[in-house]
Amino acid sequence: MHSTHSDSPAIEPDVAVRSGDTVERVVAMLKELILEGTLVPGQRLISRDLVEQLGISRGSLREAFHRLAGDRLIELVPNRGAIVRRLSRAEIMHLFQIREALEGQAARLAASHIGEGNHRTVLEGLLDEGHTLEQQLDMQRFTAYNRRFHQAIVMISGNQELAELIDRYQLAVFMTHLKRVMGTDSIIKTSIAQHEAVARAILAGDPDEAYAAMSRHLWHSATAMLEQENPPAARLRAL
Amino acid sequence: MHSTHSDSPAIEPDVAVRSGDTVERVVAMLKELILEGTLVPGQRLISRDLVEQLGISRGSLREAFHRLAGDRLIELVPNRGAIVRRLSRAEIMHLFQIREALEGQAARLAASHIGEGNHRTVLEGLLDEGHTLEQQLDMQRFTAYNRRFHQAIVMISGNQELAELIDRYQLAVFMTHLKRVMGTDSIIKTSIAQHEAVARAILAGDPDEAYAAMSRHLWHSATAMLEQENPPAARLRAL
DNA sequence: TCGTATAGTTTTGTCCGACACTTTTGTAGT
DNA sequence: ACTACAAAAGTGTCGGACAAAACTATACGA
Repeated sequence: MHSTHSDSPAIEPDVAVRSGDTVERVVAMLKELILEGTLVPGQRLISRDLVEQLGISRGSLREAFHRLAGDRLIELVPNRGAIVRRLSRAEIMHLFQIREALEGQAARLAASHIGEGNHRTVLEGLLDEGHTLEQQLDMQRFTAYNRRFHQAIVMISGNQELAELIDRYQLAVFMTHLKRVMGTDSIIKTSIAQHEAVARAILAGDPDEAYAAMSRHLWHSATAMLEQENPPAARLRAL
Repeated sequence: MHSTHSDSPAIEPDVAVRSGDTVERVVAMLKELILEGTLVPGQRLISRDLVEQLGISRGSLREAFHRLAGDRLIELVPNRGAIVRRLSRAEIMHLFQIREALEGQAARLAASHIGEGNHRTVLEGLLDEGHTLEQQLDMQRFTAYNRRFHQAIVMISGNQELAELIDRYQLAVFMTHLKRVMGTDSIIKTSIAQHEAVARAILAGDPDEAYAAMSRHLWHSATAMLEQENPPAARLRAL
């Protein structure tokens, strides 16, 4: 979007030094650039360039770097600056195991809290919506729905911190795989069926089954994602 | 406390501006001050003072702040700077639910990997050590052993990222409760018995039981910690 | 020809000072 | 007491300055 390459002074000329959200804006911008793929894994982030392109001071940029490093989107290597994190196959598996634990817990907790507020209604609404989408097979819509489904479960779990954590740790995965994720319609059908299983268990107030169903679902999409990766390939002695 | 206004240059006069680990050192120092209780939850961190006492520049301090904010040890409030995070009772429960999910997953994975390397030997060694400590009832030793036990399990799980994450999220809890944790000897006995249950399940290669045992263990210590908190008390309309 | 020592150029890590703008504190006036 | 206003404190950002580390390119010796 706002990508831009060079020339003009900055993306945000505006008046100057306004209020106090510079660093936050920079963090958001860099996050987007990374998730978008403009900044690729392994790439070095040269402060002089970024300072120029984003129209901010070096200090603010460095602060943003530390925040991103906390989210594990970049690595801060002493005397070599910031590098967009590169994930090995093993690390991606590890992140999925973490996601399994966290979202599984969310599902488990959701099953215990399904009786509160309008939770039941919300979840049932999503179930219906899923059925509708099953007919359409529209990848665009499905992706949006998928996100909402997972968010709803964490919300129902009532654990705000858990929600935050899941968000932060999913980022790193999206980073390397937002590209050519899944393709076929069968994926959509399978996912929706699995969502249904998760939702049913939660609605039935069965924590263990909710966890198990969520676990199966995540495991399925994880393997689907990793399968269509480029083969073993190079990097034999890359330490 | 740490006042010491004016006079001497700083805690770390040293030569000057050496290599590139200033921020990291500051992060470590602040972490310790917070965990130690020198900096208490809710306290505002005035940059001028810290800069003076730690003998660093404001820029470095701000970078450290962002790192600590990422670990959720402090909060960065716009135009009001950094504040040591204060945890509500509910938030502590949430953090324990997260810990349950993460360490439970670690136990589960450990059960699957117990056959590799010298894992079996390591875990059996810790079991024996536990039996020995059961006789002594030395809180000091127990605490150290407890830490090692939990670390061993995460290590055996083979998931490095998980280990890191558990570490980061335990901090916030220790922060508010390193103080007057548990007291009686019975706690030690109970804990060691529960450790044994976890270890047995892992050694038997039973993931589900390993998770369950770990979950019971964490839940037990969580309630033990929260019980001896000050009663309901004030803060009626504190939003 | 190729590996390597050498000098030069980039880039990072830190510090310092400046200034606008917000929040906090303190002082009066009613 | 309660509010209004002015002074003080503290944060957010910027820009410049430098030493040290890392990277590049060039020249030398086997």
